[in-house]
Amino acid sequence: MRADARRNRERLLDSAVDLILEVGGEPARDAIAHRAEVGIGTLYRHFPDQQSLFHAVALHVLDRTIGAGELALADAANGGEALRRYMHLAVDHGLGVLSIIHPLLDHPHWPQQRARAESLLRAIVDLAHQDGMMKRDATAQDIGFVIIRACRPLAVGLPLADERALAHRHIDICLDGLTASASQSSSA
Amino acid sequence: MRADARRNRERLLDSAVDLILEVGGEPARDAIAHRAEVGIGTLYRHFPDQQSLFHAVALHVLDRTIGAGELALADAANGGEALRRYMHLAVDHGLGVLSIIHPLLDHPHWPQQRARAESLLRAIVDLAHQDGMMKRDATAQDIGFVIIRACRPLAVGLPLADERALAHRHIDICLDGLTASASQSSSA
DNA sequence: CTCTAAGCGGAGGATTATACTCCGCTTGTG
DNA sequence: CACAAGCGGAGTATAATCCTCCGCTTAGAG
Repeated sequence: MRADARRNRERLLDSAVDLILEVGGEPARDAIAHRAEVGIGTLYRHFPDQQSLFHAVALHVLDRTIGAGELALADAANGGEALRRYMHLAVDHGLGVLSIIHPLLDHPHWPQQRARAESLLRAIVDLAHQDGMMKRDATAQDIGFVIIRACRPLAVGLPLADERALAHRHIDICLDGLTASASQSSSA
Repeated sequence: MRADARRNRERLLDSAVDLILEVGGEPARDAIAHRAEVGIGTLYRHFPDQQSLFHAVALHVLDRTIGAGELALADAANGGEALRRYMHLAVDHGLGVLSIIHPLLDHPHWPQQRARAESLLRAIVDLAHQDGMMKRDATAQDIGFVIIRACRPLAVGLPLADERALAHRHIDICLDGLTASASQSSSA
C-alpha cells in the first residue's frame, strides 16, 4: 500500500469518528471526505460501502480504547483511579461512536473484540469495588451508559472544544456520584 | 376553535416533543403527523411553517417546566429536595427539546419566558446552596447542562421507557455527584 | 531520470428523503 | 339540517445524499 493511500485512510477514519460524535448520528459520506480533505472518490475506493467504513471505524476506536484501558489498569494506583482514567480516555478516543454504528456491524471478529472490551471494563469495575471506591449498586453497565451519554453532543451549538470539556466535567460529576463515599441516592 | 381541532393541535405538540427527544434532532414533519395520527394537511393547517410549530413546542414545554419548578420550589422541604424534584420534572416534561430547537426561535415573548425559567432555576440552586446541599463550585449552568444531557437519546436502540428510566438514573447519579457531602472532585 | 501502476479528485446522473399544496370528503355545532 | 370549519393524504416540487466513472497526478521501483 502506497504511503499516501495509508495516510488518507487514517484521515478518513479520524474524520469519520469526529463527525459521528459531532452530529450524533451517521454523517453524510461527502462530509466525511470533505473533513478529511480528500475527494469522495478516495473515500469510496478505501471503503466501498457503509459496512466496510463503519466496521473500520469501530475497530479503530475499540482498539484504541482497549489499549488505553489496559494501560490505565496496569498503571493506576487503585481501582478508583483506574476507572477514572479509563472513562476519560474512552471519551477522548471516541468510544461513543459505537453506540451509533453498532447496529450496522456484523463482521466476524467484532464480537470477540467487543467481549474483550467488556471484560476489561468489568475488571476495572471489580477492582474499584474491591478497593471500596464505588457504591455497591453501581455496575459496569452503569459505567458504560455514562460513557455513552458523555459522548453524545449537547446540540447546543457549542464549539467542539467546549463540548469535549463539558463531557469530561460530566464524567467527573458522575464519578463523584458513583463513588462509595457519596451519601444519599434517593429517587424522586 | 372547534373541539377536534384543539385536540389535534395538542396531539401534534406532544408528538413533536416526543419525536424531537427520540431522534435528538429535528424530525421529519410527516413523522410528527403520523405519530399524532393525523394527516399531514392537518399539521400544516395548524403550523404553516417550521417556525410556528417549533415556537409552539418551545412554549408548551417551557410553560410546563416553569409550572413544575414553581411547585417544586413551593412544596419541597429544602433546597436539595426542590432541586431534585425540578430536575426530574424537567426531564419528564421534555425540557431537552429546547436545546435542539432554540436556534430556530425568534418569537417576541420568547426571551421573556426564557428569562423567567432561568431565574427560577437560579432561585432553586441558590436555595440548595443555602441549605448546604450542593458543592460550592456547582452552578445553575451545571444543572442546566446536566438536564440537557439527560434528555438526549442514547442512540442505543432502547425502548422509550428504558431510555427515560436511564435518564432519571443519571439525574440521580449527577445529583449525588453535585451534592455537598460527596468528597473528592478530582480531574484526570 | 523515466515509466507506470496505484492513487487521486470531483463532476454529474441516479436515488431517496423531505417539504408542502390542493381539493374532495367528513364532522362538529348553531 | 345546513354549512363552515376541519380533515386526510395523493402527488408534485425540492433538496439531500449516494455512488460511478474517467482523465489527471504522483509515489516509488528500476
